Amino acid sequence: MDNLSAKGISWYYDRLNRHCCRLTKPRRAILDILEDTGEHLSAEQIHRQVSKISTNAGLSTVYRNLELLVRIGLVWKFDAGDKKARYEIAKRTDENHHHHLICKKCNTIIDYSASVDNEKDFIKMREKNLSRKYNFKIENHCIDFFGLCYKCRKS
Amino acid sequence: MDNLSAKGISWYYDRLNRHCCRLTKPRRAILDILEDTGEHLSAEQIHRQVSKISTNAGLSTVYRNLELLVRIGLVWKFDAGDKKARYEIAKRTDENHHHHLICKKCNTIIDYSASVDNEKDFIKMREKNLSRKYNFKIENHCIDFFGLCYKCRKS
DNA sequence: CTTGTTAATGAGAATTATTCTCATTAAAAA
DNA sequence: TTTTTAATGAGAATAATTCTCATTAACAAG
Ligand SMILES: [Mn+2]
Ligand SMILES: [Mn+2]
Ligand SMILES: [Zn+2]
Ligand SMILES: [Zn+2]
Repeated sequence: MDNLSAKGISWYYDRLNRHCCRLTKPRRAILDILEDTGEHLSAEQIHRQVSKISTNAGLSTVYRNLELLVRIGLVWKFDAGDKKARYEIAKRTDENHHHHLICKKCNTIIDYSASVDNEKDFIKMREKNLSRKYNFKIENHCIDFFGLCYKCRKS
Repeated sequence: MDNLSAKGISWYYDRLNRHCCRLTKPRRAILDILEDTGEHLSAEQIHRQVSKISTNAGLSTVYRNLELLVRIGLVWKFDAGDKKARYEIAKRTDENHHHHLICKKCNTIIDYSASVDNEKDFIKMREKNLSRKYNFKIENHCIDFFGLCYKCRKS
């Protein structure tokens, strides 16, 4: 098993390659971390993790790469209400496409699948209609529900 | 026409009062500005405007009040991708409830009504189901579509 | 209308997430 | 292996937001 076939790295590699970007050590570390954890990490959390598995990468490098990875579609960036950006791996298929329930109190983020209740279909239809009505090219969307998770409801 | 009945100030006043907050000059100026403009303003834009109509209010006061007004539900805060928060007036009725199309290039924000395509009903149903499934108390949501406005599609 | 209480203000310092700079390093094409 | 140049990392710079604290003004009570 060569280096590149592990962990779907070749997939990353192809995508990076297509954008004329090199598969560098910190870049790969970031992708590995986001792939492994299912979490929604901040840049700083990612930086801390990277420093463990790779020789220490600069925080600026982490930011620079996250920006790149978001741009080429390997990573998804979003905002959970507190003021630091969160990042999570973007999966190949849109099987994994999902939205979020975000607890205002403890900042827990729950992924929920958009395949239930025909949410996916509804959104697609909505995008088509909005697109036409406003002559607006929709590229992606952000659907979050804010409130209190079950733990925080009590306290 | 007394001072308080103008511009629905009494509505603000009641809400503030219920939360034991005073209707101060800068507080009122912020509400007036957000009411008048239909726009989605940043704290700094609001601060600039306030300084025109009221005697100059401190930027910190603007931030402090925006936070309060969001908390008690008179103002709606959201994030348009660039990294400064945007604020808009929250209307009484949920007639005015709406979502956004946000241009990634020029940051134009288009309000669209959620009453078309039964979006409102769909969301309500979705909230109910998610709420039950995850034992999560949903308080509000944020639905944004990102892409390119018609002006930016060309260039 | 005064007065007293205390929430609110405003100037600026402090904090914090993110971006920028630039000399150095290392992917990967040749 | 050599060469080219994208990428790195340390730290400085920036920018949005929050904090501090002495001063002011909203408004309830008299
Ligand atoms: Mn997620
Ligand atoms: Mn709006
Ligand atoms: Zn919670
Ligand atoms: Zn645009």
